[in-house]
Amino acid sequence: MASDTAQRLKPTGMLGHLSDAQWQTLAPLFDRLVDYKPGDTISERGEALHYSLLTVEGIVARHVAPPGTSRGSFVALQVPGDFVDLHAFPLKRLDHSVVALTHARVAVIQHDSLQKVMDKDIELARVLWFLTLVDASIHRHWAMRNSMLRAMARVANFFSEFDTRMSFALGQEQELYRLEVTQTDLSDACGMTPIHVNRVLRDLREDGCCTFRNGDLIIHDRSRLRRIGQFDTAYLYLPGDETTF
Amino acid sequence: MASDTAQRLKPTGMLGHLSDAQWQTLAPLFDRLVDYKPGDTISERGEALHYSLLTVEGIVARHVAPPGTSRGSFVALQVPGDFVDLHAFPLKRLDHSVVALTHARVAVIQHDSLQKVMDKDIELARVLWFLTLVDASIHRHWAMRNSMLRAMARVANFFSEFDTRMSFALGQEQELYRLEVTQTDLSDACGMTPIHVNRVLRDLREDGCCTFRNGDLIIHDRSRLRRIGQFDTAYLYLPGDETTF
DNA sequence: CGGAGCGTTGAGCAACGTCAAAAGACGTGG
DNA sequence: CCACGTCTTTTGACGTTGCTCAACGCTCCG
Repeated sequence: MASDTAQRLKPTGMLGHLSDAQWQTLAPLFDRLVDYKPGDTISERGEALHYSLLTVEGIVARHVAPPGTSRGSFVALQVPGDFVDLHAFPLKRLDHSVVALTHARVAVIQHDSLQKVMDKDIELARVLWFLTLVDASIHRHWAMRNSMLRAMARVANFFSEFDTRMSFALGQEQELYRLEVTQTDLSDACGMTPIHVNRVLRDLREDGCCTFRNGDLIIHDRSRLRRIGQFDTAYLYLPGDETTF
Repeated sequence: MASDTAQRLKPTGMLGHLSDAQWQTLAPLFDRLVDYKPGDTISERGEALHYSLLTVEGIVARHVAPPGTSRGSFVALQVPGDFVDLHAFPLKRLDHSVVALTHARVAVIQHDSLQKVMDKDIELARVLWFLTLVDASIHRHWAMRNSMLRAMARVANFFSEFDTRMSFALGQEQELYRLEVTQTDLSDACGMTPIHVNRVLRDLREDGCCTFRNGDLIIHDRSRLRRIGQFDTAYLYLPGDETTF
């Protein structure tokens, strides 16, 4: 099964930070693929994990809840080519839960496989470390976004990030993305109420820059969307984008 | 100078995640101490860095600004015993600036020193990786805080984090902390206007849980402060606190 | 003495949250 | 097939939070 899995994996998106040789080293170590349905919990806050996951298809989210409350806040999205839970390799226990937002397929790699390959290939270890720190950079951006931007800019910025990361993962910009989440999910990501998200979506639609409906995100005017969201890609550390700072 | 520097360094705070042996390995590699004044920029967004820093005294902050704007948002605080810019080791260029919020002393370690020691000591490398991921966990918490909590809870949560991390770095809980920042700095950390911060500070004072004045944070009622801020320490991954999840 | 930066307070307003209601989408069981 | 419940979206009315603008006092420092 391992070789079969390896053959089906493509080094898309952020995996572009690995050299071909590094990918050839890493890919065979994934020992299976697992599918999840929208809403499935992939790993629960506090669980001890002995494996990490690579997003192959679909969208996976990290979710943090304050102690008492039932509802929490999405703090990151992972698109195809992103590791999720690679944090779990050094941390062992995660402070957040991981859920599938859409139908999602992930590849599983055991921590002892990772351990072995990283002992031998220090450069690969460093790239993996790098990838977890890009996540940290994105977290910083989310903190900034939800602190500094008003509702409309917030949602526009969120959509711009999604557009940029997904188009990169898919190899080209799309006019339409499947983003099978509810408006309530969006509200948990952007730190606002579902009702207000609904109104902001209407405003964005009437502004003619994008439409979100039935889990479809349609980009009508990308540059306008980015301008409204004050969006800049530098913090994403996209492969081949070394000049952005 | 190196050995002199090493002798003056103590493995306080989060450095408790290193074993004694690991600290003995790492400490001699810091080649100098540098002092900063409040407001000094320690490293600028986009600079290529060939060294990383360890906070020895004072408080250092990470700052993110959206593309067009002049004012930005603080996205993290580092207290004594925290690495700052260790992210720069894998990332090379940082998406954010680092500034001294107070008088601060940092120890400098060259990336090639780090590289060499990590090549030899894979366990140490992993602890350093771990420490950067604790930063990521804290970023997630900041994103959650500024998304889910109302103004008073936000500030209370912020103060609770500061109290917890500083008391850990200092070895015991204090009644008074020096936090030589302006209300405007607080507003940049909590995603609100300085005016509103001012009012919230008054409310917290009148509530009898804490006083912030002239850069002094006085904790009157720690448990009340934490309750108002819905604060829980798990996300900080404090050494010796493995049971929290 | 004058200016600059910070803290404090008030008045008014815009943004956003809360509550409530209703309609559409969807699956389930009868 | 229909009836029903549940979830989501949408809209309206209303209340509150938090922002804007403005003024003034304070302290520090030249």
